[in-house]
Amino acid sequence: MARNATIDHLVYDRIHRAILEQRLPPGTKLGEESLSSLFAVSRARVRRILLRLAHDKSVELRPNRGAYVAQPSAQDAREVFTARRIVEAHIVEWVAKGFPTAARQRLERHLAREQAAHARHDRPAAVRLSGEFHLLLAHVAGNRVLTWFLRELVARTSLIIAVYEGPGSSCCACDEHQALLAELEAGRVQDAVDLMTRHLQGIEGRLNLDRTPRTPVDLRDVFGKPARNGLAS
Amino acid sequence: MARNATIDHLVYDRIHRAILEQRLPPGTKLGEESLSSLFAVSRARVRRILLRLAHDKSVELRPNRGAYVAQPSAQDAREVFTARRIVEAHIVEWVAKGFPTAARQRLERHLAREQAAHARHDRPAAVRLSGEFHLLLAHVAGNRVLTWFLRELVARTSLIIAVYEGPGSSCCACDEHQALLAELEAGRVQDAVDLMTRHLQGIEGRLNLDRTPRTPVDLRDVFGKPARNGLAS
DNA sequence: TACGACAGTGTTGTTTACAATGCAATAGGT
DNA sequence: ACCTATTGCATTGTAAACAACACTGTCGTA
Repeated sequence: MARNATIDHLVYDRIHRAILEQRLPPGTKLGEESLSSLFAVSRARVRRILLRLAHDKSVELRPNRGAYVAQPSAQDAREVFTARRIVEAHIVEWVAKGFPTAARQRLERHLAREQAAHARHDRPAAVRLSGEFHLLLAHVAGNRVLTWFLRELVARTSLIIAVYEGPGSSCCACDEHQALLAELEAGRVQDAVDLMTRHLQGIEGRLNLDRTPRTPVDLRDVFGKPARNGLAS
Repeated sequence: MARNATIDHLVYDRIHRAILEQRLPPGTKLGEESLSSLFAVSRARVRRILLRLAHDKSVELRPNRGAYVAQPSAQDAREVFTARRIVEAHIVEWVAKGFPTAARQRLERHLAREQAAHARHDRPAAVRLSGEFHLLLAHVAGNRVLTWFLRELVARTSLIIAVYEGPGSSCCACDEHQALLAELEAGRVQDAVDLMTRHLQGIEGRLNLDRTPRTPVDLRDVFGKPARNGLAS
């Protein structure tokens, strides 16, 4: 069977999720050997997965240097948010018209989980679920092409926030999701679209797109440390 | 040197271009050994390139079966065109406002090449340049994220047209590009946007999104002979 | 002390050989 | 004659060894 692709997907998903949850700071080195032993898979497999992560711009691949968690530039940030505003405005519009009960329930359930994560101060889960709310919205809208694109944009947004987040953080987003859902359920199309646009503008506006804080965090700090071989000690 | 990535790019670009020019019909098998000897590169390299092509959905990777040029479904087609309308409407809007001379000249030069290809009945070049016109527009608009996304959409559009093209073909697109450029130069923002929207709707409308024709083709017919010394041509 | 060359070490990149899987042709049975 | 099971071949997938490269620390010299 295609158990190979499944393994790939498992490891890929693990790293991807770590990025979504901002547990992997931008700039973190993703050594092949480290990941290989960490996930107990071959180095070739790690290589392939890193290639995939590099393609959707979650990691940067420097030749002969290794793979690093991507550090989006300020321009990247602006462009990603612009793209999101365009795509998600239409998504909200589609969902607002024709809003089946099943979709409504899925969104409500998701929102509940999101709020629960907030309530228990589970920052990683909260951040991830916040992004997945937007993805679920896209999924409900029914356009897989745009959903796939948005999936990349959401991941990059996580990295962008990790790099440029201001003091006010992004904890307030949860209420805005609830407000958006309310507008959708009320069937106010234009209001919902505007709210989404402002929501994204708000997140972008809260960033500090000026400084370039380097965060050279080592992989050992996140997953564990492989210790050095015998030296003078 | 980073000659490795360069070689990758060369071969990738060759295949990508063949898809853009519709010289690789959807469903064509891309055997690893075939490509390996055809381009005189290692099988591992071919594998990596196929992975990349698979990621942007130009080829489909069936486990233990090999790589095939993607055959977009009718739904894929509709979604791709929807996405293009959304993205390109905004791109045109941006270009319409603030339209520097350099950008105007680039587009005019490109249009000339496009018309020249049409005049000499060079179908492959005409089809490719037609797609690249849209990409150049996106490039001029200045959003790299959306440009990259559109790049994928354009490639998929080529495949879609190859599968579902009606009897009327897409030869008329060239005039519409000229008309669009005229609107842009006149600074009529809304007219330009509407024209782009209709342009894309026109292309989509000319498709037959019902049938599913199979057209397997041999690789040697597309790229040439099995080549000893590589990419020289 | 400061600078530059050099070797050591670890990591990445590539090639090779090998195993597993799918496909096709063939043989045998009903 | 048709259908099914088996065997052989071709292709894909995986693992391991090998080569190339970059980084680190040390030594030598001005």
